[in-house]
Amino acid sequence: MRRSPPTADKPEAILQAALELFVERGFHGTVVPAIAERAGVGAGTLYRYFDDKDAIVNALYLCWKSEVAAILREELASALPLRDRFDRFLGRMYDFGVEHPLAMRFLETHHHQDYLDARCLQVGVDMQAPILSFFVEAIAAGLLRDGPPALLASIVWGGLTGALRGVWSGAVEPSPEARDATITALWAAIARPA
Amino acid sequence: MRRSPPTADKPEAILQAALELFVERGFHGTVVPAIAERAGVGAGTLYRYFDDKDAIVNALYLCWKSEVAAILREELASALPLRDRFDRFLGRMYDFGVEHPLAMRFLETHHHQDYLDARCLQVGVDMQAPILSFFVEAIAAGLLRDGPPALLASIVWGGLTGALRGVWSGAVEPSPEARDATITALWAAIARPA
Amino acid sequence: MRRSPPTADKPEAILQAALELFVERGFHGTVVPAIAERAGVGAGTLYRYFDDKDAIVNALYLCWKSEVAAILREELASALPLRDRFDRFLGRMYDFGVEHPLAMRFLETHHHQDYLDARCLQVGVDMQAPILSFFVEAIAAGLLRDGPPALLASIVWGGLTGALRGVWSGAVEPSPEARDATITALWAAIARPA
Amino acid sequence: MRRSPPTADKPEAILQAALELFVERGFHGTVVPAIAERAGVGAGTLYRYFDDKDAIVNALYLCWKSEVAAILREELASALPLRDRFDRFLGRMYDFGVEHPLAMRFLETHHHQDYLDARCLQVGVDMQAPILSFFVEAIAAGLLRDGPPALLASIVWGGLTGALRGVWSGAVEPSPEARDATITALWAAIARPA
DNA sequence: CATGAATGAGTTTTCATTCAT
DNA sequence: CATGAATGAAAACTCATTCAT
Repeated sequence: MRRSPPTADKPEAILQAALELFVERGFHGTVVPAIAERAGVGAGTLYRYFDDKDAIVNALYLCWKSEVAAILREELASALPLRDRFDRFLGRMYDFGVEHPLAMRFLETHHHQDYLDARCLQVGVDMQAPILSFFVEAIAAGLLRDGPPALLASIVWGGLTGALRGVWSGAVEPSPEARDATITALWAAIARPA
Repeated sequence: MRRSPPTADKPEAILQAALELFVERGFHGTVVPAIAERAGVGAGTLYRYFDDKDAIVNALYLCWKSEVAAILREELASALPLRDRFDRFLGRMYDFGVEHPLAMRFLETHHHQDYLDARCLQVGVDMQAPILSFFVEAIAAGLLRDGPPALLASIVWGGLTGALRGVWSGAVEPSPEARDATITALWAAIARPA
Repeated sequence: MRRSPPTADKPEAILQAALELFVERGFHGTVVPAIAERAGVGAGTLYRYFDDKDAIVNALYLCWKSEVAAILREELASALPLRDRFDRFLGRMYDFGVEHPLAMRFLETHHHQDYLDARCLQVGVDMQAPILSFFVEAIAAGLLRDGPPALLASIVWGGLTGALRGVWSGAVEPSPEARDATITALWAAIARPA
Repeated sequence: MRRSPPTADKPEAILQAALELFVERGFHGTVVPAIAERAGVGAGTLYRYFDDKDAIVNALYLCWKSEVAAILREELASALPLRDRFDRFLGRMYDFGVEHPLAMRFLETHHHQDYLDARCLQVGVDMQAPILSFFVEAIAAGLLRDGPPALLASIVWGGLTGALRGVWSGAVEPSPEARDATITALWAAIARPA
């Protein structure tokens, strides 16, 4: 029987392995021993750190969704001018997506699933408010086109994840130019024409 | 043993039930008897029309992806002026997404999965070329902002699906105004500023 | 829906198809629709003539086992001299095996199976007595080697089916010479040396 | 969940249980959980050692057929005089049949079945050559009756399995006398009369 | 504390049998 | 009468989870 070394922080290794596999094959398509193997631990070891398979996906979701929520809170609800908040928020989300492609793809594909517990779902719900607020405020300020704030928000968020999917698939090079182009394009999408 | 009446076209009922469940719970999260039950047929009946569970998901994917590919071919590669092609294409995709929310969500979430056969994957690959062509042509015509065509394409497609997600979630009302606003916004996102 | 013609005597066609398939793939390895298809009838039609799958195998067993029992009765328990009875019995069994290879292979491989009913089993049991009687009588007459009659009977029966297996497999040509050679060999096997 | 003790060598226990059941009820008549139960293991455990049900029957066939092939090679193709080779070969096969009745009955009833893979079938085919060679050689030496070698071989092999069936059924006592009588009878069956 | 062989509940798939046509 | 599509009980097989080592 092996002693611990190969992977020092086992729960971390398990979460990372699970993240990769959940993105590759989905939650139900991932078998627990595969997570263990990729994490370099025994199958039984998973159950020392997590109650069950659901606990792993919930831990992942909570962890990364909170990360995104933090960016949202810090940038979209800051005290800066609206346009700056938009740019900074999109920029940070873009960076996050480039740096943590697995995490972001995981979050994108694991919404509203029945294995997510109430707490996870709440984090997702809580994120809606600041986004809407931003758009309502920007519309009130006359900065944006006419249209329901939820639609503008959806287009921006969709456009951002679209751009990132381009990067993840290798079709788009994640250069600073691409970053700027993405932000510019998405602002143009919603900004009231001069 | 009951006889046929309850559902006239069984393969159709099976595909529809599977579509709903695959969107709700994913492929691996959907158990075969659940498909049968929702289709109003016996579990064994599925296997009279489809070789196995994989065959169902492949049939669905092929059917709906071809539908989208047709729209693409008809609108994005037509002989109209570029801007009209863009508007018509986005309009029809928007309508398709509003009319067939399950189909589109299914296509969005079932890319690149290992249960899709080569034929399905090929249809997906074949769709890339006309999209890219359109953007390359439009850039050459000086209509669009600078930036890699793949990025612009990704932003537009992402923005469209984002808008539709807003509709599907109930956050956005699918009015003609929302349709126009989406198209306008996405053109603005990529158009070279005057 | 077809009218009857293709196969006039349906129960007969069903039994023949079942015989072939049971020999090829065994009872449990044969699926009922395959019997129906080979018999050229609908699957439901089987159940007009036979209660269930078991009834088919029992009908076959009873029919052919009785045939063999008749040969036994007629030849082995006749009034002829012992040696003639042996020759005639083996000769007729050999002929039967050459003429009805499927039937005989079926009987060989479907002994003692739990799907055979008591009546079938009884026919098999009833066949033992005359065989044993013959050998007991022949031993008493000093015609045979020393040895338990059951052993001599087993060797003869085994040798006969062995010879027939040679014929069935194509390794042995079923000529009159082969027939005589088989009988001669099997008599030599058990006959007291001069 | 119980732990290991009850059965030490699980694959061995599984093969033994499968052997018994395949002889009793045939391959298709044996359900997997029955094998597991008789082996004293869980149903899932079977699949840790064998890919599927087919793999079990193939493993059994290969194992025991090789055993018989070895006897054949060692005795029938040895350097001893022909008559001694015959006696020794039949003797060893008789002993094998008495010691391993299940194995031999299994081999007898599982020829040419479609669940046997090419490797198994090959072992069976490879056994024919040395048998035929022996008979061809013995005929050339003038030791045997006239007749096709394949017929003589079939009669001997059939007679042997017949004798063993007598033993297995309990009708014949497996004494040394029975062994000698079997060998003597089968030699007499094929030997050219003085 | 870590393991992975063992398990049985749960999944996919098959098939004997029925019954509306 | 004959049919074969439909069925659900039962088969083969998988996998989340446990626990002796």
